Amino acid sequence: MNKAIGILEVSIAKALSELYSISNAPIPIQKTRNEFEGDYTLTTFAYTKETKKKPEDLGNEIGNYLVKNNSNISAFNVVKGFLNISFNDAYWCNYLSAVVSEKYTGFKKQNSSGRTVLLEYSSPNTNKPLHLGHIRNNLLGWSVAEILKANGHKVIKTNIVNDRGIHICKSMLAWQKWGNGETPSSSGIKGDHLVGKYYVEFDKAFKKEINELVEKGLNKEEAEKKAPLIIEAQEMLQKWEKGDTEVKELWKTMNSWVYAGFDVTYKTLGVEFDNIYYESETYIKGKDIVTDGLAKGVFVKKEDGSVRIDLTADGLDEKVVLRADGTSVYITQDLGTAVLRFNDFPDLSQAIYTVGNEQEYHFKVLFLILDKLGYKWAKECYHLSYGMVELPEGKMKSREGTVVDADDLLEEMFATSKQTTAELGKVEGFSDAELEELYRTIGLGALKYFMLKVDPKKKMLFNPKESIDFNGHTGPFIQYTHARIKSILRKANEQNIPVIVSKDLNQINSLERDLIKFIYEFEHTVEESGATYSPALIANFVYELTKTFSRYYHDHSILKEENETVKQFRLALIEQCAHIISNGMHLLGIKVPEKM
RNA sequence: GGUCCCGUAGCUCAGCUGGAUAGAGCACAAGUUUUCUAAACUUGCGGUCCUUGGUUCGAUUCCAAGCGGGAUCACCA
Repeated sequence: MNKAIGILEVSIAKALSELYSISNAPIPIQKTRNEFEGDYTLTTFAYTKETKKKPEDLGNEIGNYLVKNNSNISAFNVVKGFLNISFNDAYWCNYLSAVVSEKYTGFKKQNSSGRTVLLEYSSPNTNKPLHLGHIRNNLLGWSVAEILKANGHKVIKTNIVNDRGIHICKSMLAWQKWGNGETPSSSGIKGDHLVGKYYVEFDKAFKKEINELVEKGLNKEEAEKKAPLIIEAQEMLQKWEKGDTEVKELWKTMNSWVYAGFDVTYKTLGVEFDNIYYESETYIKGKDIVTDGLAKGVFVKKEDGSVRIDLTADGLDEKVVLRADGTSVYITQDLGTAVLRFNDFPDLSQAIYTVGNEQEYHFKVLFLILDKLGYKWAKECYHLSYGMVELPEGKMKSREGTVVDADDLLEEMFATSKQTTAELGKVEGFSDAELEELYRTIGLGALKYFMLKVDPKKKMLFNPKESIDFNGHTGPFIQYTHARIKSILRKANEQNIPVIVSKDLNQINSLERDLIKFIYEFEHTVEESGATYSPALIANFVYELTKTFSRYYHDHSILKEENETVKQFRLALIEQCAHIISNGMHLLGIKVPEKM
């Protein structure tokens, strides 16, 4: 809740009541647009009917009332039906003065909301390395988790590793057939990439078989079911579910390669998990639930042996929850995982699934089935759905090799940041280790900001031919601005200049006023981004603040200001700006350097 | 075909529960540095907010239809 708006609402309500005997009318307040004088604007059109007055007259009358009756309000102006209201400088200075020593302005106290939220993100398959789509998922999940924490919730970051299923068997089978015992250490290939290589090889051979069958006269659908390779993979899956030692051993070995690879990528990306679930463990629970559901009559067993649920009455379709051969499908595992989680964390207020929007139907079905099974918490499950990352030629297809590999992209970002930094030549006095860290910070800053500034719900475009920018509306620009502020603060500290807002200060300029308002509004943006699960709101807010600061920096000197009171105030102001930038970027998982 | 999402400047994106002359960045053109870091700042160029209706004092925003693009409706995950 924005306090200034609250104050205004109360005063305006009184004005309406005293001047026109209007009560309970809506009070539409918005921020005053930049080109007009004022902080907040009331639109007065809505009151013309009841009062039979012109909007301009209403504006003037209400404005006069406010200035007379509210000591925080110093001025107003009226443009047509818009009453632009200004709070006085003292109001804004008092605000800054109140938060001057705070480091986490706008954040709620840790765990103060009493809510515990489990947030799942990443959710990789162990048959291929991570790509750009996973990067969006990881960054989004991490960021939303941090935003929810800043809103006072307790957050459990979790990962569900899809480590079993037919797709894993494909990689395993291909390796068995054509691998010649190749391992990450023998080949020097990162484990997840090595396994991914065999997944691609399976697919190539599989497609070849399909084509051969089609030439022999089968239609494509039949061919896809009858190709020897897929039948072999299915047999392997059955063996796996029966606990065949040889298959399990191979599975364990190959998965361990993948995990070692993922760990490297996660570490580079800077994401972590509080706990990790494996579907190889949760699918059994899923099968139990299907058995229970059968007994309860929620599910039905068909003649062919498959278990299904009819959701047509809910506008959905019939859904298989267990295959005819008794093996589990995707949703079986998800049922098991969900129940396990709420068993493991009985005080969960909410479970959030960070998964792409192509699975919206799946989650609709999943949550509905959980509800029908009688789990009260089913309505607390939320699908944090985000748009796909697309290339200029369309969707990325891992089987067609058109994916942007996560590791490659990260390396590219680091190389670019190194090159750019070298060209600008401002890193005198940095040690090699500091330089290395700076390159990573800036490269990651560019990538993360690029991905998080876009509304998560929308699909986003990535053009590999155009490298991610380091100028303009970008992470590095924000990082750079932070470094500039820190540089001034270091110098002020060396000169022992106090950082305080004096009561003697009687005037601030309009950019200073704007900056204080940014600090003031950060809290609201944190709440809003938490309520809408949108890091983009934070990203765009921080950019606007940074841009305003840059103009201020350009137009007004801080350390050369002659008036000591003003200088100290300015230091206090920019220190808070640095905090907001730093904290805002933290919510995006982006570090900000002290120097760059 | 059913359901859902999207359509804003040449490109990538903002635009909060309906409000003023629709904003940024990139690209393009021009300018700013003996002054706290030029990864910056300033100016210019650039728009049928997909189309047509409707609701409203007021619609990029809400509703309907149409056009265009995408996702999904698997015993894949």
